[in-house]
Amino acid sequence: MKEHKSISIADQIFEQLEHDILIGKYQRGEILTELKLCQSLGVSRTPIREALRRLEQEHIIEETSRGAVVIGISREDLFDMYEIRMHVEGLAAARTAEKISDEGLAKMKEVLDLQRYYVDKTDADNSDNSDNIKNLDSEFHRLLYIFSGSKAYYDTLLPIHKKMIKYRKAAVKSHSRARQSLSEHEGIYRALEAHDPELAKNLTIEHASRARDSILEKEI
Amino acid sequence: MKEHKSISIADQIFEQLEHDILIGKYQRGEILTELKLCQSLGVSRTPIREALRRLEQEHIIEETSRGAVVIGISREDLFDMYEIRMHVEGLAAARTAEKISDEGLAKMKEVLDLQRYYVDKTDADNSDNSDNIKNLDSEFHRLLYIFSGSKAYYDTLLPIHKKMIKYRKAAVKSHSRARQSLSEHEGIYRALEAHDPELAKNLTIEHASRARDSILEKEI
DNA sequence: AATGGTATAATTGTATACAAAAATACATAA
DNA sequence: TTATGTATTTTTGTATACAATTATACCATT
Repeated sequence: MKEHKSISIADQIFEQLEHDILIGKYQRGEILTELKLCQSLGVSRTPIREALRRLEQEHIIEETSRGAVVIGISREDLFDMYEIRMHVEGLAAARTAEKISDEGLAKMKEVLDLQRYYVDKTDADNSDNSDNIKNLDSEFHRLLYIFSGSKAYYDTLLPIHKKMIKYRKAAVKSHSRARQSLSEHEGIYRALEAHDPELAKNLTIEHASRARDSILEKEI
Repeated sequence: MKEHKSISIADQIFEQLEHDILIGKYQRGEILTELKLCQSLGVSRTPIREALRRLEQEHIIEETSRGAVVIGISREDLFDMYEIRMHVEGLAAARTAEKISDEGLAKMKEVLDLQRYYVDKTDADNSDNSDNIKNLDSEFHRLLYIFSGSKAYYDTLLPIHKKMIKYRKAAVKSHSRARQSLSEHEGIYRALEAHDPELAKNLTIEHASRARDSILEKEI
């Protein structure tokens, strides 16, 4: 049975605003005032403010005397984040290959199987499963970071990965990239399963590099 | 004349709590309740809560039903953070060497001159300037990140550097390390001044590596 | 002694009231 | 027309009241 910790309004608002900013629903320069958010979201200022403080801490908004200005993630940010990922994620994957437990492997496999399911489904009936695929992609990477057993790697890589969502979403719309991304994930998984740090590292770096190329050639 | 944006109570509380947690005044596992913080700091819950939400976002506290549990930074975290820094900070330094302006160089020089002043002072009269030296060290690195012109590098490196404060403080207590650290900074500065990315990168990596060794051999 | 239940206390979550600061609009004078 | 001063509005900052949840203490029962 799964523990069900009730999620506070403040947390929900945070998640929603973070998501909406990172996918570009609120555009760079747009001003969010507490009052407007209260009205549009139907809650009091307290949870709104707490969410805004967290978003500010993540540097995706910035407080001014006229309200919170949306910063968001630029193409240049994206480029730099990939550069960082290409150097750090490989190290994390190597750690994970050393440390991951059978339970951890099982969880990752489950995610991969689902991802495989949706990719094959798109191949078969040409349906759009890109949102599911993107979420499973996120989950795969989150687990990769978690099972490194290192808070520092997790805290460094997860925010970067999260901030790329808009661009990853666009990349996965191209089904050929979605298919290739999955097969790269499967390769990384096999390296983790074999507890081969060097291989996991190299495949992960390659994966990041290809993801970058596929995203940067898009216009977005 | 310096612009003086009045700092809110919430911000002050955040800075203070963050500092106190990171230097270990509040120890791992300790529970901070809003009411106690209100009483000891003499303010209402609102600014306390906003500070706590930000600390939670940084993963240095964790909310539970009994209050906010202090997480802090362990020796293992420190090790991993150095590993990450050694791979990322060099890239940032190379960027900075490419991009830094004369004004930027002047600011960094000013910090270095002050650091030199305090180090020489300690040499001369054996006074304890370690706190000043540590702060100037922080400022040097902050400027290095800023002048990379990259939000991604700044957002990745600054939190890591900040979280090391307790350990860096201890390292700088050893005056021989303080002196060496300064001379390494001066070397990096010259590479920036010469706009030599490769050299800046290599010296920065070396600097991080030596800082790590000097910290890891301490007991703390 | 261990278990379970109930009342109490402690703690956070949310809404709201009020204060302060800043931005805006507007009228007036040069 | 431009500048300036003032009133108004907008917006955030802080404190507090109240609700809901969770933890604790204590007693009763076995």
